[in-house]
Amino acid sequence: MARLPLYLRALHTLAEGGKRTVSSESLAAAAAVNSAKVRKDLSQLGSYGVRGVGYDVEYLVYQISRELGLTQRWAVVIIGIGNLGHALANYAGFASRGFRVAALLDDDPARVGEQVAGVAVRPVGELAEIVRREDVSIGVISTPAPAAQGVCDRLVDAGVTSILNFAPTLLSVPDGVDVRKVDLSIELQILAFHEQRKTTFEALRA
Amino acid sequence: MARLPLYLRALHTLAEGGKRTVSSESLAAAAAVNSAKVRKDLSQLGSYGVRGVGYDVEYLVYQISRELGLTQRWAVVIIGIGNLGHALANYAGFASRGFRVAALLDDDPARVGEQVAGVAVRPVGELAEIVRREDVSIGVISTPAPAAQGVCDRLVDAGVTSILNFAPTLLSVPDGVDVRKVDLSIELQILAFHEQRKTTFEALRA
DNA sequence: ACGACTTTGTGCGTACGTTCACAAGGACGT
DNA sequence: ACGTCCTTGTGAACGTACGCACAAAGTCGT
Repeated sequence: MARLPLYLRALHTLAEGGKRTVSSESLAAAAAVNSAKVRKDLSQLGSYGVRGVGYDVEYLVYQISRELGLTQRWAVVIIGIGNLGHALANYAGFASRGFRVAALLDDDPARVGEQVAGVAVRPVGELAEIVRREDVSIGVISTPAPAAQGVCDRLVDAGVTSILNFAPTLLSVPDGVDVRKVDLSIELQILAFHEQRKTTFEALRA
Repeated sequence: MARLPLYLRALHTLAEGGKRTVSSESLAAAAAVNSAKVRKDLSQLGSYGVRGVGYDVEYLVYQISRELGLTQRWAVVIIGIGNLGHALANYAGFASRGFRVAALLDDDPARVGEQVAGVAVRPVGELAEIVRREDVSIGVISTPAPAAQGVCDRLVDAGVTSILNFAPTLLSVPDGVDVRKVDLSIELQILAFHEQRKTTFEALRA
């Protein structure tokens, strides 16, 4: 389920606040979802809550992490070390959730050798070797759009089977390879759409 | 609909390729969705295709832009000019879709005054004035998580009614304010989940 | 030891989005 | 002018996700 990471984040916050147990109701509030949904999700992954008490926070964190596969440290390569690549390489949320940046790659010779977040930028040509050596299974594409498909193909050839794409392009990949896309411009357009609805609605009321 | 920006991007690509008309089938292929879905979406916004021919690309671009409210240039403020803020400020996709970066704001005095993408970084204290002067309705939060809620409150106070949040926190806002969130870590966790399913499935086959 | 209270787990009705499949409609060749 | 072919627009079936509401279950105070 796509909501498990949300619960996980909320649980970490609760744990830091010293909470030992949590009810579906308060977890739902912390994750901004319905409490019945929380209970259904959690029951589906077999974790047992205690009726009248709630769920043990620490145990739940473990169960969800296990379900999401976060008990192992996934190796990640980031390709395209522009501003976004820098931001991703420095993003603390990766390390804290069990992801390890195995390499930063860029085609621009001016960027190769630069140290970013304690990792040296390498040329894209070394991709295949790095993937093999470090057992990388996740690739992040933060290149400009025209370069994305080529980089994607090289990732697939190297054996990477999960790709997170920030370039505003549709990637075509063979079966068995997962692609998730994040398009910043699309998010803004959706906001603009709602914003327009709001203003036209106000205009109608006037 | 959340798919309209996808169509729009595909249509722009087609237009650059010189296509004058497009069938629901080929547009569906370009956006990686079902063709019936495309036709339903387009018919719902009243645009008329021509049976036997397809849709006029240019006219469709105009209709979708209109529906999404992209015929006006929305003013956007970006708060938190770290690596991610830099990336956002430089992101070409914003300007090309009718968004205008009205201001870059940061609380760090060391960053104030810096020029990023041709815009000077200003202190957050000037937020309210800028929002009023530039008629800003969309705010982008790219601060660290602990600062996000505070920044969000200031945006709401200033009259911003649409917020794009990159900080890994749940924002609470009053009714009438839209929040969309992008959490990089959650995307990776979802990939890890699928990746784990793939490897355990292979293990079962062996 | 018992009863009241809290919270889980889930059955069920509802609503929504998706997809198939086909009839209506228009273009294009002959 | 007519028939064939292509593509749209949509009715209907399907599957799924959501949320209410309640029974089962376990805790805590007395």
